Amino acid sequence: MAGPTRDQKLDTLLSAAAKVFAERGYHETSMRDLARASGVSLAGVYYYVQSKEELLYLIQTRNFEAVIAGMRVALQGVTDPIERIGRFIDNHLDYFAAHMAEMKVLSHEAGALSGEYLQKVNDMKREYTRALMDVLADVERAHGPAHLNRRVAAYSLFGMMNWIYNWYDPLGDVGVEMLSQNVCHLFLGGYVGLPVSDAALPRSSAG
Amino acid sequence: MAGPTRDQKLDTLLSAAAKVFAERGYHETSMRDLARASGVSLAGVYYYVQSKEELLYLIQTRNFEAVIAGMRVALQGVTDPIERIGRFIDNHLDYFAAHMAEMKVLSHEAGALSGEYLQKVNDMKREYTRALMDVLADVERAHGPAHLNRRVAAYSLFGMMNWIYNWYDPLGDVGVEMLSQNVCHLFLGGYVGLPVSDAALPRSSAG
DNA sequence: GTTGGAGTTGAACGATCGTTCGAAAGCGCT
DNA sequence: AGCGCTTTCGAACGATCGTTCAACTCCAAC
Repeated sequence: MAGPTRDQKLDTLLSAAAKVFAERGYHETSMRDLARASGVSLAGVYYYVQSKEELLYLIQTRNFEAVIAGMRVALQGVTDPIERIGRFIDNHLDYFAAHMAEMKVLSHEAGALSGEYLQKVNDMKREYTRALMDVLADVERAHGPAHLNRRVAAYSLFGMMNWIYNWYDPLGDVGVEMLSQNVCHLFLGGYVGLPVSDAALPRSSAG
Repeated sequence: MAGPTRDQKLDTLLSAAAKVFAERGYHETSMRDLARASGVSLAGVYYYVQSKEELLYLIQTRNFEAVIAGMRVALQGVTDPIERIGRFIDNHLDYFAAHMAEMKVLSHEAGALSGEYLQKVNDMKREYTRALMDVLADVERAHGPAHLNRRVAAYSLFGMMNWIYNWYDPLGDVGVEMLSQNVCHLFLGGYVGLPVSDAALPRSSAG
């Protein structure tokens, strides 16, 4: 019957903050808005967090870590490069659709951090980008060199996937599976230059 | 030997504002920052503009209007649906690369407007999106129904194109022509499902 | 040389911002 | 009841925000 622990209260705070940041934007949102939305007093927020910027930092890193960890698991043991890409896309979009507010904050408020906070998030970004570029290199090894610049292809894919906070409604008539399938088709069809059979797409084995 | 006209000074102001907004973000930028960057006093800014929000609005609409106008010209008289898409992409990326600051402000500060300002920009967005969707419908009429949701395809393309302010350097080793070619290949290869010959791409006739 | 409008400014307005701090409240323990 | 530690809060801090305004300069028109 114990009340919520300190970490649980911090999670609640971060979740409420992500929602408000996603709706109103980081800089438009005042700590007073945030206190109101999370049900604690203005000063109470500072018991759990050192600053407004740390709040944003925690939202970004915690969710980015989850995306990267999920990606590692999703790629583990998968050798076919095409399916590796499918899994990469699938993991990214699944997490995105399930945590729209947090991922919008991660995608859209990238420039709001500074100093050490910014550096750490940028490190994760570099790591994640590198992972995708490596998979793309695998694809080229297996299917011959693409007629596309690898960097442009990688960032185009990130663009497709990270832009969805601008238009996608997880509760609308386009389900997450369909979204992921479509992005896979779109990217793979364009990158490897040949139609991709449905059987090669990850959804068939991802339950 | 006449000095700059009122409109020219407004243009200079808007240009300076776009640069600062792109670098620091709209809400992080104070009117004092802006005055400093544009070389007039704080109060002087208000002689040309009614409010900070109008400043943002003017940047967004003027450039969006230019993109849409350019698109109309680029598509005029072109009947082949594949080439129409190529022209659409080409026009978008050309303008984007040539006006990175302004287009970053347009893409990234979409939610910073409100009221009538927001409504007018959203109207333009709807119009532009509709134009792309129409071209996609043309493609499907000519090449058979795509195995992709048209809305997902359209927004994925916008994602690819509008995301470039996060990574693309027009002065880097990837030229605008290469960028445009790559995005064309990536999208068309994935959308119509067959490799696109270079001859069908717009660059060959766009000088 | 005077008028009048366009352009520009320094100084100030009230509002709101992120953050701090001392005090009070809750609570397990003796 | 009384202690010590965590948690919460009202009130206030200085700073900065967008905006306003009266006053000033400049220059063409008369």
